[in-house]
Amino acid sequence: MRRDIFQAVADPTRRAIIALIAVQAMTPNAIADNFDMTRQAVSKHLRILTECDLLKQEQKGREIYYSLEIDKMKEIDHWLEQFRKIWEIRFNQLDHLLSTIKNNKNDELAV
Amino acid sequence: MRRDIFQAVADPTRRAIIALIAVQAMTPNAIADNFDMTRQAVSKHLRILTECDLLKQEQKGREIYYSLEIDKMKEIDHWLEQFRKIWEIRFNQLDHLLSTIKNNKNDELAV
DNA sequence: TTTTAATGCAACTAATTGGTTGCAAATGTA
DNA sequence: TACATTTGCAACCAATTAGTTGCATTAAAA
Repeated sequence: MRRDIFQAVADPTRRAIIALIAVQAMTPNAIADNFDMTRQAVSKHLRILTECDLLKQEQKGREIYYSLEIDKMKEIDHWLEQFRKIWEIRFNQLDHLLSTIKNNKNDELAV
Repeated sequence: MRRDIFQAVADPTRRAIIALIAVQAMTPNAIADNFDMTRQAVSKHLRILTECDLLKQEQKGREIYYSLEIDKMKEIDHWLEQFRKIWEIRFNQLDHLLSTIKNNKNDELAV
């Protein structure tokens, strides 16, 4: 089964879980309280997130606290890096275009 | 059917298409040449990417050029923003911890 | 010790996904 | 006009996904 961070983050419930956990570690029951589905369904999402190292577990008696492995999120950020470069190039091109228009307002725009 | 940018980006073939298109606009046939699957399968991916506004089309005779809507990629970047704040907090905490250790090397660490 | 609570795991199911083949439409070319 | 090329769309299919119910295990509490 495919199990990478992009597939993990594709599901809206899992994104909500990530956002929830980011604030503080929580138990499966506490997490499930926030969703309109069974505890087992939420637990499956937790398993998927754990399997791709986005979540880590900490056993406390019979409770398990799940918390976010924030560093793993940086993988998405890293993937975006290549596009960030393109943003900048396009922005600079636009910037250059705008200043060209400004500097030549009297002749170029009059054409 | 669910069709958001996260689901679009979850598929590795679609991520490859995005990276390919980011450099220059291409036709479906040219894109399909880069993959070990039928043209129609690639076209389906193009449709999904187009439906969530990641790609735009430009008809040139009987050819269609697909190019990347780079701005749409910023939606992922925007979602990451909330976690970037957490990175910084954690980094600053670590930074503070390290300087505490450094400044109190002689007493605190001796305990 | 018995009972209750928290959790994970397995089996099942309906919907979705990602691929296929086949075909029709539209444009360019001989 | 006749033919080849580029493309999109529909029907089909196998695998995966996201949910369900039921049950076993373990730890805390009565």
